Amino acid sequence: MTGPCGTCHTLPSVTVDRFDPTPIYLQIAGVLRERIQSGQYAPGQVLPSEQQLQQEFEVARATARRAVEVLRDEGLVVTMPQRGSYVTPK
Amino acid sequence: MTGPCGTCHTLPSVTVDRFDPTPIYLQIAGVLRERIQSGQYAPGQVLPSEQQLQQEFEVARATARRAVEVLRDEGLVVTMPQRGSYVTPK
DNA sequence: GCGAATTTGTACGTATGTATC
DNA sequence: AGATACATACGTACAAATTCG
Repeated sequence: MTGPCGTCHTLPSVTVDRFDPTPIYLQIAGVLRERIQSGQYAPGQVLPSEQQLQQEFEVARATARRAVEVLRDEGLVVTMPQRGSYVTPK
Repeated sequence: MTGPCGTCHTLPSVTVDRFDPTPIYLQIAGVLRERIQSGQYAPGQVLPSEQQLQQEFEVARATARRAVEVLRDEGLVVTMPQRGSYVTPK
């Protein structure tokens, strides 16, 4: 697993602040929401898998999963079992 | 912890069928939903705590919690942190 | 007012099942 | 057949707020 630069391997993610009282799953949901709204994750595109999110943000899978659940409840993504979560088309 | 009859102590719950492919949390949600609709749990009344549900149905707390989440999503109960989940008043 | 118990919220880890690729 | 990916379910631990003696 490489970092955002595609090269670094051991640096922890800077997108999650464990000293921030905001729940980690909400922090992650916020990051993903921004990526969707910025078009980095385009409509119809598949999101990173739970395992990939787990590795990128260095959290438990349940936490990554919880973040995606937030977006699902917001209608931003649609999850298809055994397929992945897709950005809801506009 | 006593069973439904208020006396028995060791008999396992018969309300959850672990051979039923239906997810356990949905089975429990179904039981609780019936109790609400039948008036056994009256509007405004507090539901059994997650720990009590855990013991009654002999499941993990996360599973009991998941069942209550279903009812919350349905609007049947309202959960107040550190207080409990209450049957939504009509 | 204080401390203990209770209760929900969050987060971690592990295991298994099932469908998809 | 194997790897991938989500769903379910178990367990543990700690935090924060409320309740109660």
